[in-house]
Amino acid sequence: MQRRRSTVTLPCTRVATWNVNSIKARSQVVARWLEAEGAELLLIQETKCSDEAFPRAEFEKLGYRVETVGQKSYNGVAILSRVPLTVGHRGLPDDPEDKDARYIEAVVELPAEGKHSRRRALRVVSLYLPNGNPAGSEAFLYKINWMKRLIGHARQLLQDTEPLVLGGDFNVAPGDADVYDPALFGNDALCRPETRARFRELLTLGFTDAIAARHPGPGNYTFWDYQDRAWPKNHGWRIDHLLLSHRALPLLADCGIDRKPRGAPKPSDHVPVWCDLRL
DNA sequence: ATGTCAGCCGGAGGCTGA
Repeated sequence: MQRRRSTVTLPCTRVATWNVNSIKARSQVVARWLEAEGAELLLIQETKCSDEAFPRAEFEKLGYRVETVGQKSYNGVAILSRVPLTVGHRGLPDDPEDKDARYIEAVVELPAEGKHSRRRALRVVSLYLPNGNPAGSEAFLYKINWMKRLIGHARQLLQDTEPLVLGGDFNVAPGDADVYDPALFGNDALCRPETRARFRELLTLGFTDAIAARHPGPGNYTFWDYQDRAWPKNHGWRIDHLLLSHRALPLLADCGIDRKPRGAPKPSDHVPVWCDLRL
């Protein structure tokens, strides 16, 4: 569906990102959310299943194309799209030895509107950045190295002419306002200075954190642990992000975080983050 | 830290990752 703002004639395309914590356990929840909200593009993380096992038919019958980079049990990313898409890299391109399913990118081509319409292409990335806990471990080194690799590849992608959206579970709380108790989690891999410095380095290449730019302030959480009654206590984290390239930022009409699914039956521990692009 | 959840193997429930 194409949305039109009441005061502007340009149509909007909705792009959302959601860590679903197992697509097999969550397919009904995700399908109902798509029916209700009608995003053109959904960037999914933690599918936790192989490509063969992805419940693609449930989404194809809603009109979505389904592209996946999966593995058994862990990780796994996907892109659902109501418009045709061409998949680019599956996995960050610099290290074929890295078997973690954490990265997929694609270019979508929206149908032209009217005979003089400009080309309406958009590049999107669905990424699941390593958690990296505990700080100082091998897992933490892997996380920091993965961020360096992402920065290197993002620099290349910015050479292209298409507007670009990097979406996903970054496992990065960019600032103290993005954690319910920053003092308690100062040494957490999601908050460590090395982690935040790499995230800022990524932004410095030419990206804008959509939620931070449009809705600044504390409490814009996207994740609440299943444990310790985190949701009713609002003990949340803002770690799921939509980063807009300098060519995508001027297209931004609005963005937000949909907390409703966290309070609904069979929730993921993360909620969708969305943006509307005038595209 | 933990009032949890999901996948694994294997055929219950303990282990892992988050």
